[in-house]
Amino acid sequence: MAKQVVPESARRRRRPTQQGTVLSERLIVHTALRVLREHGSTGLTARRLGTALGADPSTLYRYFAGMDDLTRAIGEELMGQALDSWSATGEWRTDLRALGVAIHSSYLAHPQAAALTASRVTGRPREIAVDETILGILRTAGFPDPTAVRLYHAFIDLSLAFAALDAGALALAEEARATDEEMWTSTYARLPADSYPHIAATARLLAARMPHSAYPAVLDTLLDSAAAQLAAVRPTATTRNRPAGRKPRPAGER
Amino acid sequence: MAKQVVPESARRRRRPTQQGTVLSERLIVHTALRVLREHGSTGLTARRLGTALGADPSTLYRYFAGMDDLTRAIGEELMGQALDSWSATGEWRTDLRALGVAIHSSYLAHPQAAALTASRVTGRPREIAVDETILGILRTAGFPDPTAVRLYHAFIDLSLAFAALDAGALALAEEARATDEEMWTSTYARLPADSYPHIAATARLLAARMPHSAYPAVLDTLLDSAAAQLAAVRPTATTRNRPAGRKPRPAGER
DNA sequence: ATCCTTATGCCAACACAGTTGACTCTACAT
DNA sequence: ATGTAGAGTCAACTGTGTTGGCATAAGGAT
Repeated sequence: MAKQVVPESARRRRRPTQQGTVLSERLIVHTALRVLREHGSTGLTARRLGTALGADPSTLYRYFAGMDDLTRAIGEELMGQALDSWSATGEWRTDLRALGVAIHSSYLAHPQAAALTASRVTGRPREIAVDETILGILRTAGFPDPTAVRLYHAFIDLSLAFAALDAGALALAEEARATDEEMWTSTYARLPADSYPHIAATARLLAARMPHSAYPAVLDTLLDSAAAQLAAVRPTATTRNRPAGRKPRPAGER
Repeated sequence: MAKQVVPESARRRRRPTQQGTVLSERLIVHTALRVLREHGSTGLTARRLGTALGADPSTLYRYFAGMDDLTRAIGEELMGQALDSWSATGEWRTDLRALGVAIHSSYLAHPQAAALTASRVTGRPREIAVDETILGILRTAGFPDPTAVRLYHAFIDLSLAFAALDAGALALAEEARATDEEMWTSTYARLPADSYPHIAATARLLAARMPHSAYPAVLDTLLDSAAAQLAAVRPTATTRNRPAGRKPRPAGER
């Protein structure tokens, strides 16, 4: 492999494509997101992306080491969008919840990309920035380091895991509408009531609840538990001591 | 597509392969698990599986509609192994926890297969059996139907999501030992302390905690919350009352 | 303004993927 | 004992990621 990928910052010459497009990491990633949305989570191919960009497929290898590398960059982009849509208020529980919801929403906004990307730890800058932010919130709130690390771990894994799961389900539903969505809605209804009495008894409730995400509810129980732990450590302060004067929107998402 | 996949039950003739193997759905799925373990989560190909079975790749299409169908069957196998390794005691919390851990363990026992499979809802028998079991435990324990359904939803999604996430991380670590595991351990340590003070301050704790799964801890907080809700409905029975401070909060979602 | 270097985009080709249609042959019902 | 059709095989198709070699124009140096 004689070829080297030139890092974006060191890129000097921008030579337009035969079809006129001027490439960049940014443009490629954004186009990839579009292709994913249009062609599904398995529809991102080097050739298709090349066509969408108006460039030869092999040109991509000047920007990314391979499709896998590009995939990681897409994940990083999703994480970046989550971070951008979030802003701190100083109240730990509010901030943590908003950040979690921002991550979840950012993934669900690009289900196909998320399904492809999620559960890949990239170690790229924006992802690390999220980690630093979470730890900062927890430690500033007064959690002792071991507790903070435990909560950080639970929080980030919970959020990523649900983002992946829900995005996967959403992507599947959007792609194979004929096959899978029908399966989803009809699966429970079609089951023989005598073999599956409990499912039969709750079929209506199931059909109503399953299309929604369980993430917010589970996140809240985690935050409840965290608040209880914090109260045990600092019985006096915790959630009560906010200035109460200023209340910037808790992270507009979507 | 003129070809039809004959369901396993209706299969009459078992003609040995040129190399002597007698095929079956079971054998194919088990061999696929072995191939996955040996060649990684992207290493399961029709040709490779054919070779491993001593059969022509196209023979697989007599048993499965395509590689995607085979993938679903593999997921179903994992779910079946989880269910087989579990047994009920009658105590709802014990049973639920054990079932969750069984699912999680079953996936982690085949990380590559899990990474490929997870977050695919199959709608196959064993998966539905798990759903029925969970709902049965909750309803028998005395949870009102709406609460039972809410908890079922949170429980199964939480378990599947973490199974997928943890299996993905494990598979990645086992496959690309040179690339990613090093990245994992060294990522946090290498960061400049002035840009990422919180990560730097907790680097040791992070390195100790991150290789483990957060699933058990999160599952327990969910079960805590469930127990509290049950106590509110049936104050007399089951678990002891919660430590008086918190009300379970009905967990509004979205 | 002109030249040189070389980064960057393009082309052709590789091995390998999933999948299918036509075929052979043998296991079984009769 | 025989006929049938279902299981396994073969060859071929399209499409995939990826690479080595090549042409060319962008941009710094003069």
